[in-house]
Amino acid sequence: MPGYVSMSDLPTDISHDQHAVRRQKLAEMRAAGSDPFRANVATTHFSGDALKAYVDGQENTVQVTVAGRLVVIRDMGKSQFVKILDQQGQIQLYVKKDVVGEAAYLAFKKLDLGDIVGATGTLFKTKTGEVTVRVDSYVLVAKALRPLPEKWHGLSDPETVYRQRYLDVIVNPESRARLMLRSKVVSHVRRFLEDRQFLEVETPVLEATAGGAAARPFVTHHNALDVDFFLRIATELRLKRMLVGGFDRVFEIGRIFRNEGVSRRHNPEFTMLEVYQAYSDYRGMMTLIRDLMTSLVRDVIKPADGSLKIKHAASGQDIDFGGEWREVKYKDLIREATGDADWFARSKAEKIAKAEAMGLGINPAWEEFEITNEIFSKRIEPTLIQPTFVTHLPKELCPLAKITPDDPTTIDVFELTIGGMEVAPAYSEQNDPDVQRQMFEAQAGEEKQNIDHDFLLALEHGMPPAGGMGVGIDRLCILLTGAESIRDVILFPQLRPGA
RNA sequence: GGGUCGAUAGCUCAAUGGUAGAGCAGCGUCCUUUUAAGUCGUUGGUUCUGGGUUCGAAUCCCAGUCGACCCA
Repeated sequence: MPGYVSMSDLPTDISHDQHAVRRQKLAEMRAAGSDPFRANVATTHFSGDALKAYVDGQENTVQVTVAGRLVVIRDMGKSQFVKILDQQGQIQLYVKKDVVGEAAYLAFKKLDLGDIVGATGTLFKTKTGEVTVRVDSYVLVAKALRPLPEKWHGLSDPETVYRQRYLDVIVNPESRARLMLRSKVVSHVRRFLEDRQFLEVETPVLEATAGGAAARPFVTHHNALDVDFFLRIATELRLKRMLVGGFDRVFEIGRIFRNEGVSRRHNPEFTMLEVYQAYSDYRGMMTLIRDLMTSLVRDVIKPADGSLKIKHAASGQDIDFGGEWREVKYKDLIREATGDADWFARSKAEKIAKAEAMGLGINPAWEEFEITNEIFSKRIEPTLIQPTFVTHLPKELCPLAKITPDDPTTIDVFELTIGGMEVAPAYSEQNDPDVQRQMFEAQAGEEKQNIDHDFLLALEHGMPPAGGMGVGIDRLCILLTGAESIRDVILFPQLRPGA
């Protein structure tokens, strides 16, 4: 019969195919009336809490029910030591034929690495001193049909690490710790700000005008309204509207989208904290960010030596958050880097010649401040390892800040640079609607339609003087965890679809 | 967008243009306090995809896919 394949023609030895072996075990369990996917377990402890519940010297008195994924199996014949992994980490289980009974023991022997089980038993300490659950009963609550990556080397293929992050965090403890730390960082930031009477608000991701930063936005389309919307590139202009509305201290930890390159430092979507505080200014923001950073290091990172220092792998230095935070003017850094006290008086041609002599590629179409800023971002910023407030930036770099009272060419801002990376820019926020309009118009050039007139209308209603700050949460996490790439602190970094 | 490098068993990695291997995992055996447990045996490959060169290609060439790094 054409196309007919008899059962005897099918390969009968599936022992090499782990997926097939596991599927067969599942089929047998279902046939026997015990479907793991219809079972559950009522846990009493996470692994770490169970370990703490052990009372020294009191063997098998404290009962716990724990659950997690089988990550280690040591089969010793009539007993097994296994380890399960849950949110808090690993805990060892000791399964003994005498204790659980013959049938349950035989079934336990059929479990595979990766299976998710619950177990009830009592705590004891093994002869090597590890607190362990002596299992009285257990239940399989999910069958892993696919094998885990190897236990010793873990998972190292970067593509699999990013695409199947769940495997990475199961087998690579450093990844797990790093990504969990991110959650703790965000949680700490929230508590820190709430303690200071800041209100967390949520503003739109879809906007008719993408403002508040210079970046290319993603475009999408609203069908019912039949209009294009942009995904926000900043939360700034929305949050300032709330200052107008009398929400005097607001913040948002929001996803920002910028339709630009993907690199070690850039993901198309990233998380930014923006904070606004009425009746403050950029100097107030200095105190705020410094307190925030030092408390993060002290309470979340908790350096082992009790200091406020973090290793910076790229430079080999320790970044000391407990020391003096340097404050330096942008123009002074430029004068120092170029060795030219009169840099800002030089012609454009002279600036280009010098920048090229410094090994920089200069686009002749650039404005003079862009040439200068290329020197800053390529030759100065990477050298600023210790926490440094760069102040008095040229006004062209940001149209949303107040002009410095005694220098019309600079603005009342700082850019906090740590580990050679820009971590947090902050301004004394521009609240003069007329100056704001002029700055917008100067920046927009011919593209007047990009001006957010609704924001200017809000300013005309009166915005209190305020300090504002943006903090790149991803970069903050890179810094705090010593990660090499933004992809290491984002659960699911953007990759090309496929494979 | 340009350059460099990479893709081999489930995972981590080997393999002068000449029969694709190892460790772990898997499968079978022994073992009731292990710590990468140990022990004896054993299965497993579209060498990323598609072309080309060659008597012969994991290996050389071309194109593509995906990824990493550097540059713009």
